[in-house]
Amino acid sequence: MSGVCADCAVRDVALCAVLSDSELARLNSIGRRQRISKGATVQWAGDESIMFANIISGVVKLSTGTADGREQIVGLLYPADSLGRLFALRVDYDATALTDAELCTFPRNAFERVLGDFHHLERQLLARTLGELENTRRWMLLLGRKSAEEKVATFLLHITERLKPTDCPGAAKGSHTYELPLTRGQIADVLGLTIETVSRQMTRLKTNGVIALPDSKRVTILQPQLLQDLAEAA
Amino acid sequence: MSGVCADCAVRDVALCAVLSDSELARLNSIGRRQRISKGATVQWAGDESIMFANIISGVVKLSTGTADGREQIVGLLYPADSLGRLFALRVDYDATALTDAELCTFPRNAFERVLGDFHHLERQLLARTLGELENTRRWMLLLGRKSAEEKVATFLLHITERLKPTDCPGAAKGSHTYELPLTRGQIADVLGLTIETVSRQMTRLKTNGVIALPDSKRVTILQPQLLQDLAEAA
DNA sequence: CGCGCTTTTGAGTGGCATCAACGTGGGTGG
DNA sequence: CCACCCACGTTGATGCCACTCAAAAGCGCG
Repeated sequence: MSGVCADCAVRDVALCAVLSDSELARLNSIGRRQRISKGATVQWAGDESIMFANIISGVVKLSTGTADGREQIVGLLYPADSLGRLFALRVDYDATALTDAELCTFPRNAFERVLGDFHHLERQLLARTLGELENTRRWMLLLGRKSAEEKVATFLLHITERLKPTDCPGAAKGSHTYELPLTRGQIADVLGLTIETVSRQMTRLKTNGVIALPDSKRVTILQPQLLQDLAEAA
Repeated sequence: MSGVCADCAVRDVALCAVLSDSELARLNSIGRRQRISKGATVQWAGDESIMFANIISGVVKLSTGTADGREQIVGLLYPADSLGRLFALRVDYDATALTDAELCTFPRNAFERVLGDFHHLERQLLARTLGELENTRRWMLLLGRKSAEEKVATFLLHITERLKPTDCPGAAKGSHTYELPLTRGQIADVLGLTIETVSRQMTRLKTNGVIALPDSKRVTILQPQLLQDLAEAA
């Protein structure tokens, strides 16, 4: 097996985990690495769906909005997650890099052909898609029924969970400080709130000693249990 | 091919549409029809995931809630839609019949085995799941960013669309009257609103001549275009 | 140092929730 | 057959949470 997959950071956690080395070689032959810089848009809603990709590093947002400019982030993609709309002619949502990112991209048609040949890969994708659907539905409870405080607490727990394994070099173990890949405005777009409300809730959590904010991008979870309680009760 | 599938109302629109008659016979052999009466819960969140089903008739809600009793409906399932959590040990959401309903149920394990044998069925399921994910994400924009008026207008358009093909005997063509399978409270749980707000918005739409309400369960769309506008702009 | 962008903080408003009362229709039992 | 009940829906009064508007403070950068 040649170069590209050999040193892949997500070889064992992404979709590809179910592939043998020889199978991986086949996939490798149609894929290529792509670097995306922070803020760059990978695809626009309505674009022709020609690409499928796995995220190697970085965080990507999926977003949509109303005609008058309100925006809603409908998904956050982390390393080992997949990006792209299979089996459809057009892409449904904007995809934008929140950090510098690295993608492993494939032409959609070619990837779908590989799926047909590697049944276990297709099954893995189905299982992950079902999981993603479940996560998305859980987020609906947050959007529809939770208060601003609960939303922010839930978000902090979520991002803590997702950033722990791969993206957080400083956090050896027991440390709880993270660098947020989202601005306050983007957090607001995830939670269905405004910038100001997010900011107020964050400072409130700081004031109450639940978290600390070394600077505006970094968060330290001081009382995980309390944060957990705030995320679920009024 | 024996009885059960022969007279199935959704034979050509559900998952099974991609199966030949002989393949269908195989699926038939592990499935059985089940009647569910209105209000009955098919599965509880946390239950062991042992069942997969296609909906033949009726409407089923998928819901979740907070510890203190707030509820959010995270999905509405119509005829030809599928129900159940494959590839997982436990079910994620409550599933409750909103109307009398008819299901075509399979043991989960057996169904997963059939999926393995009928590759095109698995692909069809994957494609449908991706579509469902897309629809769910679109609903997030509604929950996070739309006003009460936009929410109600969007819901009325949605239900109109979904009820048109199969479930609406009275609506020959050009008629725009539908029977809502949801109470005001359930609509509120879909939209992340309260009963009172839903009621007020409905009477407001009636007052403005956009819809008519022959009785509290029936809705007539008088001005579809206007409703469309209300659904998307402030 | 000054410029732009993000974040914070403050004051005021408004949309939706909450609380409460009343109306309505369908089912049940006397 | 009617009185009753109960779940559902409507309508009104009030309050609060989050939005809006506004301004100042922090931060990176040329």
